[in-house]
Amino acid sequence: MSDHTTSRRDRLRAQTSAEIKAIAMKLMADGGPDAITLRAIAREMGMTAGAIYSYFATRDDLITTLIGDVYTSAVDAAEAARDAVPPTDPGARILAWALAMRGWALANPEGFRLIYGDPVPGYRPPGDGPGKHAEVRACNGLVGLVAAAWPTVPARQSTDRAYDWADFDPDFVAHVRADFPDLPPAAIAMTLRVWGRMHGLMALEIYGHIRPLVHDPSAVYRDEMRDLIASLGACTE
Amino acid sequence: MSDHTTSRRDRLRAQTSAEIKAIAMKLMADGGPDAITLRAIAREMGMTAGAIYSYFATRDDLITTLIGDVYTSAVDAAEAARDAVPPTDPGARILAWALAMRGWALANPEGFRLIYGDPVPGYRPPGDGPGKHAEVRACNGLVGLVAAAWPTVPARQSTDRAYDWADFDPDFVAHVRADFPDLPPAAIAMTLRVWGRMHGLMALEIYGHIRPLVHDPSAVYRDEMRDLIASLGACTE
DNA sequence: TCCAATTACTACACGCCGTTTAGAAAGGAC
DNA sequence: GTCCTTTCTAAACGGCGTGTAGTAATTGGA
Repeated sequence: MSDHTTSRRDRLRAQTSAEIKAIAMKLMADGGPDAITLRAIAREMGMTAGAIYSYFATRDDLITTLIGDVYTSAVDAAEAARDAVPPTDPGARILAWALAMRGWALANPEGFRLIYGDPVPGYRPPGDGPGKHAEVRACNGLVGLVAAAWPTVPARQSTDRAYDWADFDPDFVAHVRADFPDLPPAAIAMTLRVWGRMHGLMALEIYGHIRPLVHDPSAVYRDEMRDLIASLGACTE
Repeated sequence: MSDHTTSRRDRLRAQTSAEIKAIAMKLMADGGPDAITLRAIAREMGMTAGAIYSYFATRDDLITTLIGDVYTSAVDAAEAARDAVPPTDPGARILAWALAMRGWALANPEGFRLIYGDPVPGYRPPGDGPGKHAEVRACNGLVGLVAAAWPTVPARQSTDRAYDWADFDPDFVAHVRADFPDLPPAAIAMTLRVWGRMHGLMALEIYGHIRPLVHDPSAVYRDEMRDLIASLGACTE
């Protein structure tokens, strides 16, 4: 009956841990990231708050794990949308990624806040961890999108900074150059700009700054993304 | 000695109110928005927490007031930078606004979080209030920047949505049409896009997503803004 | 000038929170 | 069967926003 590699205790432990995270997600969906309290989770599970410390050393550890899960689900959605479009149309792949991200954010606004905002009172993200891993995946995805469009990107402005590999994080650079050996440093800067451009309207919308002004933010976002794609020379007809 | 219009009590009240806000700002600068607690403010003032309820009905009221002050100071900085550039160079005025905003955000990251993030646990911004007023000022400033550049903006893509005045908030539209009677609705959509574009990299940077990747985010931001200006046809040499 | 009303404040209580500690109970290893 | 580890409870600590009762001071009007 029992598995050779995982003891009964390990299975119970994994199950309880998953239940803690699931309840935390539900609390967040209902009342925002602030509603994630150890006491509320324990209440929902019929336990005491102290019991959770058997699974997560501190509340911030739990939040960090949640950020990793949530970020991963967002990047999964973006990658799936991108991969549903043939690589022969880089512009359409960029658009698919962007719209998937926005769709995910609108469907999971509290998750978006968890990733890109102040997650929870007093929380400060650790240098590494599962959230970092998902962020690297997101960055790599964007680099791939930019790399696919790079041959058509117009020569940069004379006023642009002349980027060098040393301008970027060594680990990040190593990843990128392994996947795209011919990509110049300027493409990395462009990737960051693309990221910012996708993020800006999304963040303003999720935090309620845009919706009071325009009835259909999705149209504005779509136009912005089309302009972005056009500026990369990867026109989609 | 005493003023005819303000009683001694009123003056003391205004002074205490200002002190509460000043201490709240200091606490925020030191420990982030989460450090703004009524008890900490009262401690700093040698009072009890309950006393603050004579000045602000609730903690969220205080936060709302702070958001108004902070947002106003940010917009003041942006407008001053813009006005230091002659109106004959719309592109340079846009760049000045954008760089002033980013400079302010870097100098007051907690203030930026207060305005554009989850300010404080459980806080939800009210529909109107002083924060709204500053946001309207910021929007109007951006509309003015876009309006000045509008004659040079290339015709929109055929894929763009055809915007109508009914797509936007009536009050917002009334303001805009009073100031810029000849501006078409598409310019409002463009203004929102400009806002998003200025906001994106800034938000990613303030929340720590960019800095681990690139050593000089300001160069990336500057390039992005230059590209934005170029896309508006308001090239700055 | 004195009185009544308003205001500013303290003291205390309530229920929430994260976290720690001590101890009980149960599971697995030998 | 014994020992050790893990999981949980119960209780406590300090901190939080908020409400209430009561006190002292200030104010404006008779």
